[in-house]
Amino acid sequence: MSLELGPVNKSSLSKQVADQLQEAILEGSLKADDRLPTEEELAKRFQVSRPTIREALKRLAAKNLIRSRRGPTGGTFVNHLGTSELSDHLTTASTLYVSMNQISLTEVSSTRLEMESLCCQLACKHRTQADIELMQLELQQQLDNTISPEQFCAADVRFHRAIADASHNRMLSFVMYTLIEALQPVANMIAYRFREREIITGQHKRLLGAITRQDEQLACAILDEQIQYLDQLHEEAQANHQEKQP
Amino acid sequence: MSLELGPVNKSSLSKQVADQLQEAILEGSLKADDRLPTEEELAKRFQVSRPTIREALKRLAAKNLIRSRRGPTGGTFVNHLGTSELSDHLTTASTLYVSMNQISLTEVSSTRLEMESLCCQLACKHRTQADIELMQLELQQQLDNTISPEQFCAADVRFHRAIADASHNRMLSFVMYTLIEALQPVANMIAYRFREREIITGQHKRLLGAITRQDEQLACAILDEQIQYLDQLHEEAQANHQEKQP
DNA sequence: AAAGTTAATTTGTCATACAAATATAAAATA
DNA sequence: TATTTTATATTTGTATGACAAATTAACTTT
Repeated sequence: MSLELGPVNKSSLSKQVADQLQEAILEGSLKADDRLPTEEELAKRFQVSRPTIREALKRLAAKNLIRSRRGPTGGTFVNHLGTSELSDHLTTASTLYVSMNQISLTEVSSTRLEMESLCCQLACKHRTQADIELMQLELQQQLDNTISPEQFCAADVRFHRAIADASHNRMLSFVMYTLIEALQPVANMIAYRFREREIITGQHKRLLGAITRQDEQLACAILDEQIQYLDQLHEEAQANHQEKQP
Repeated sequence: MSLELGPVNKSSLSKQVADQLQEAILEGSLKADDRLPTEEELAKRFQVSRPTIREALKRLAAKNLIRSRRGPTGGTFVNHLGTSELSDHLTTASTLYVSMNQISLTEVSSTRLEMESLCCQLACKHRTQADIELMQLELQQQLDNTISPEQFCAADVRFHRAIADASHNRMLSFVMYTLIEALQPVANMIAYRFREREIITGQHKRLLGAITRQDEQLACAILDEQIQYLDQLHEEAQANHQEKQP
């Protein structure tokens, strides 16, 4: 008698279940907002125990692919992933990467300059009235001197995201979101000082003006100015830091 | 008597545990290859049950932050994240994003053209002998007509990754890895046809030559040519597909 | 008819037990 | 003695069963 023996499943059951479910989502048989069977049902179908199912679901939850709610109308649902929904996921990765690999500021900064310039160019071409209004909204918040450093920082992130989105190239937006997150530590530094805030918001003001008037060259020039300014600030901060710890 | 009551923890226990552990990794108190306490120990420390700890660990495992092994010297260890490890993690995100949002090829393709051009320019400036040898190695594999489509595809990915790495800008490499993965479906298409293989490898040959001779303009031109060619192939394929499903 | 109450459903958590893998130490054998 | 085998302890992986918490739907009472 010959048994039909497939290749031995070396990975854990919970991983296999997670992979199958993810495949179903990716392939399209599970669409956004679809409700998965209950955990008990899944356990029966996959022929594993409920804790195993739960571990699998937690894997997907960590990737923001699903959400769960308790109760009769509750259950587990497939998330629709937009750019911002994915950013949580990206934040971890990019922040970790930058911090663990000790990437020099030069590397991050030059990459950002090139890519954000590209965004600006496209934004000048394709920006809509809605894009401009969103950027104005974020700028307005940055002009308010009473907000906390954290709030300033968040508004700064949203402003740069808005520029990326104004390019109307979702792939570019996606990649830019990663970069913006990676630069958060630098952005944090500025938010605490009043004078730096003024300079940055001033640059943002001019940048928004240039994009509104569709002046690509000016927009890129202002961006270049801002990034050079940030580099300079960062170098000074590092110099100070080294003085204190010789 | 005044109790020190923090804000009510609304999120689930497993999520809280996962967040705390992730924070420890990100902040640096848990370094790469460090061994975490055993699950039982963690359960005692966090005052939760072992299944809850396990769900938390699975969340981190899904993010590739940790790995586990059984046995006496086993346990759970912190992963060291390099470019490729993290890009695995991002691949899921970008692939899903592309497929779920039905991003047009134009968007992906134009982003890639701009970014890989940037890579090429930097690669021309900074490429070392080792970079060139690595690219040659991958090219050699592509020239072998006996390899399977999957192998061809993988070699193609590695070739483009090598270009990104030759820029010697790790941030740029990191972002490019994501993009290259997102374009895998298109690359797959080509690998199955012999004639297309020849054209692509021909382009790669010339591209490598240009980078070796540090001819930035030529390198960018060849890249542009390749991406236009891929766009064209993709459009044809889509046209065929629509004929069959009117 | 409106409000409160109860019941049912589903995820979240816990406790416990056993299986599987794996390294170490002990024991048997050549 | 050297080597192989066997036992053993440790740690993750999986299973079972139970109860808690949240939330909706149906029901009852005023």
